[in-house]
Amino acid sequence: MPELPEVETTRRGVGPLLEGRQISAVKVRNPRLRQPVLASLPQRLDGLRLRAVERRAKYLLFRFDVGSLIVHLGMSGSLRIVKPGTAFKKHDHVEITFDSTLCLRLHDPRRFGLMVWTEEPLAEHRLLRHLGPEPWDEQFTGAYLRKGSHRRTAAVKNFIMDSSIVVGVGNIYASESLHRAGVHPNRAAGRISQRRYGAIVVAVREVLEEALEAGGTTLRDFVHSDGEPGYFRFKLKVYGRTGQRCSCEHGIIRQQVIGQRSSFYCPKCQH
DNA sequence: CCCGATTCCTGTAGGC
DNA sequence: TGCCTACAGGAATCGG
Repeated sequence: MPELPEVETTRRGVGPLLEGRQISAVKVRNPRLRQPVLASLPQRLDGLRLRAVERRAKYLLFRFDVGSLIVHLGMSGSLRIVKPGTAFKKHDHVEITFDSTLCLRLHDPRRFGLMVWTEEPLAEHRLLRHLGPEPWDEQFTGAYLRKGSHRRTAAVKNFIMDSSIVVGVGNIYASESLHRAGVHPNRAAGRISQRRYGAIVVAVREVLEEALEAGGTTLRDFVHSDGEPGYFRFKLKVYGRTGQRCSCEHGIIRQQVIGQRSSFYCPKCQH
């Protein structure tokens, strides 16, 4: 389940290998993703030179001189780089070959991902224009969250997972961040002090940074590794640990559905 | 505007 | 062993 650290790890893995290279072939094996892959994508991309691989929220942005390819990995997507002629695996949906020597493959069993071509300025694209700040943006502060949560009655966990508020906080890291900040996930967003929102900001950044660091450990093997992605080395403190003792030593971790998603918290150290 | 519910999809796990 | 069901979740969309 790619969350922001996984997407950023992917960007750092594929970017240096592909930037500056020219597309020599594109094959769409299955266009049925969250949005259909443009039928004319092969013609559209042919001969283009990749200038940069960037990231905005959980979107990867492959930038060319004339436009950009927006890629989202959904919840089961991954990108891999293989040599031409490597056997396709089930659910390898799109292959983009660079310089006839490296193939970028989009693999996505559940097909919640997407691959969209645009020539619009990216900031104005409908997929990107409503997104809130990145977690490391200086705009993302306790004061900002306090202001944005004014009169909001929804659970704080849903609030921080709202991508128009802040991007990159998925279900797993939302539980982890709130645990670290000592805030109960079901507390109404509008009933949390600025000071406590400040703690949430710090916690979100720390959790994402640590997960990113863990992902980075397998970066050098990115191309050939078939093992577990590095971010699984990130130690989850509450997610998936129902019934286990919290690291605070006082509480037993509980699971509760909030906003149709499983949420995990310690009743002793989160309020 | 706000918020909850629903939808897309398939691999995996658990019950029988 | 095999069948069935529940569950996982990002984000768009819809309805109240």
